[in-house]
Amino acid sequence: MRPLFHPSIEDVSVEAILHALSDPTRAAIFAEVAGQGCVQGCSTFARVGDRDIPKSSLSQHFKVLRDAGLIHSERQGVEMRNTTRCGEVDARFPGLLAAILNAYAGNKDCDTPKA
Amino acid sequence: MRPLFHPSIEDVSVEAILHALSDPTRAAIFAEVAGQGCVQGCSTFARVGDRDIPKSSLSQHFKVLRDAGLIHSERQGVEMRNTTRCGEVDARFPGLLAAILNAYAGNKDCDTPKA
DNA sequence: TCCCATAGTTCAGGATTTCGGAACTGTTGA
DNA sequence: TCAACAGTTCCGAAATCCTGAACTATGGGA
Repeated sequence: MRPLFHPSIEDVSVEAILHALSDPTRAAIFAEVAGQGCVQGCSTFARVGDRDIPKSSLSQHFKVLRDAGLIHSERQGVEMRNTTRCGEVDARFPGLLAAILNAYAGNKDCDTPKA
Repeated sequence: MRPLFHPSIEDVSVEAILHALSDPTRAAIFAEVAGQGCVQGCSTFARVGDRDIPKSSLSQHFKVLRDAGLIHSERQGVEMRNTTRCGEVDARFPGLLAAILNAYAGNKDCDTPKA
């Protein structure tokens, strides 16, 4: 198991972010992480929306979000702690995440530390 | 050649928009249409950025943008007139397009009629 | 009216990406 | 040391993307 990769914020691209969030499942996961501020693990998401997602797919979805620079994952004992990188991303692309989350949900907001 | 399909604004989804704009080529095309207010035809875009795009691909890209509800295409004699649907989309998903175009370009703006 | 040139669409195939079950790694607790 | 659980990786099947070739639509001569 190779160590989890997190891109530096300068390497984060708009297209990767849009691609990551263009999948409703991933958008739901991200919205959940953004809403909670922090979400534990893949098994939390065995069911997203009305579908059961196998954990291999879930793992891939988390990887896409991670590679896009949207979340940070770190091992917390036996499970994974996921936090958003909204602060960094918002500094680089102001208003982008808020607009997307808002468009998806109508009212969910990104927990930008400075907002 | 079946008539061009344009979804009604209520059927436009966030994921389709994000997917359409998650491709840099399509984003460039859309930014161009949004910037000009109106763009003529596929051959205008034989070259996007640093790549030559075959016109079949271009046609597909325009179709994706059209199906996502981002542009309106209508035949103008022998060629195609493309206009953005920024106004409608912005009314439905406030700030979304502006944030995305801004993130891509840093300064390009969407020509929302009411803005 | 017929033919050609141009703009764009559709089709078909190969290349690429995504999905998900099975096997694996890593950690905790007994 | 072993069992249980969280999550990752592998790999084959399914879906999607790319693009050259063939096709359709329109306009302008002759």
